[in-house]
Amino acid sequence: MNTIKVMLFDDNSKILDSMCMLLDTHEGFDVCGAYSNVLNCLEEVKIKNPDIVLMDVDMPGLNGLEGLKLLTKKYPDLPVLMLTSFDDEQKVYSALRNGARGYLLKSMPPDTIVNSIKEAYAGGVPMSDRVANKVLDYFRKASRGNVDYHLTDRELDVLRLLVNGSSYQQVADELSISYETVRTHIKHLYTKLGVATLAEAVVKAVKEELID
Amino acid sequence: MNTIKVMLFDDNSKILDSMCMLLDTHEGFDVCGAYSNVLNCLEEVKIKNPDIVLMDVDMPGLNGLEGLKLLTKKYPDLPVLMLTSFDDEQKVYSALRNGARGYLLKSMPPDTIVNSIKEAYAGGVPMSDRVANKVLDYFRKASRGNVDYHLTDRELDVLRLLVNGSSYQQVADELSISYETVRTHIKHLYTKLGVATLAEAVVKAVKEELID
DNA sequence: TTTAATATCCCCAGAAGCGGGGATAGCTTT
DNA sequence: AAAGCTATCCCCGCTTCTGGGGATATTAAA
Repeated sequence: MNTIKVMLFDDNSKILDSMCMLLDTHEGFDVCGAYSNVLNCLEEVKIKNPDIVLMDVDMPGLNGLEGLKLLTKKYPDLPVLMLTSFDDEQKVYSALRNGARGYLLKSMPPDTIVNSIKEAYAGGVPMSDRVANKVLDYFRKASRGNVDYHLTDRELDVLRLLVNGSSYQQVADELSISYETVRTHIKHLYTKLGVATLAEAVVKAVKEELID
Repeated sequence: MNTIKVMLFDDNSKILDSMCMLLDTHEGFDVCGAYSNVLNCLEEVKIKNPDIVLMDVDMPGLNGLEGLKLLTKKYPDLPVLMLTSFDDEQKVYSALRNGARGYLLKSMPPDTIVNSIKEAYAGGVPMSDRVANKVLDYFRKASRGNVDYHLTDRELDVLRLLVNGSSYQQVADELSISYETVRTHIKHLYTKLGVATLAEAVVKAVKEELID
């Protein structure tokens, strides 16, 4: 099995040391860098080329969230696990939205931490059950309920442009058809969607993901 | 440790048998029911009161997805794990949207299956890395990027009604203010949101979750 | 072959939305 | 006291949207 090159960021030197120790005493890990701030994280990652990064969420100055943003922007495929002292939901969600692969609680037993790192390295998403469920809720809300209104391709073309803010005339120009044809398509859209105004139609299109 | 009462649904009697056997030979599990169809699943759950349900996705007649819908509607807190033969993304997402707690591949090693059931029982969300990442993507997309446009309470009231399809006059009536006041609020909304039409404003409101 | 679905185009008249003004009054912050 | 924000209301004139008609051509299905 390959060794996993881990890079650490944590302003608390105790945590940093104990984490180093933990990983050093386990087979298959190589701590390729341990830093108390993220000021030069981009350079350090470039030079050391870690397989995975562990980053404390709360650090003075340029904090972990900022570091995360820098890293994910430059290295979108690099798995970054966030470290938090307690189960701070808001920061965790914020981290996940910004591309964190998962997160670890500092209070987790050493075994769990080691396994989570391996899991993340293997492509997994380590996180607590509660947060996993919350994320799943988002997924459910965001992707549910697709009724088929039997919209034609052309009607969808028109709808798409309307959602992007085009007026009837602009739609006509962009599709190279006449204003009246656009009107006809829109009349059909209104009937099929069961609405009576442009605003209702575009709201329905966005909410029910009829487009894109 | 408590025993976990498991109920099984699978039209394939081989799978059903081997699953029963697997759980019987492990400490802490009690198979309280094993059925080849979901026709009476509601009654069976009511009587046997399982801690967790394992359900095959593909069953003839009333299939697993239908069974899942029935169960989650009546027992929203009952964890249901779906069983699939292969990693059928569409069905898996559909199952998750309909309230499945997670899912198991029939090809998983016995240990993994056993652990996943325990994980689900403990409140976890067992699923494959790939799907977990996809779900996480949804979460990221659905909850990202909230800019503050400094909309006032009244402007938000107006925006909310517009998104629900109200005309200017209807907004005026519903808020008991004059048509012209509504117009003023909308002018301010347009300026603040940087849009020029109602359609753009409501799309922005929905996409960026400015309301509700 | 008739029917249905789709895409295209046209007219009229009324309803609704939009831009750019101006104005008053209450309340908070400086 | 002055400045700023918020909520309220008004006018003029123009543009755009909407409802309800009708119409033709192509293609696919019954």
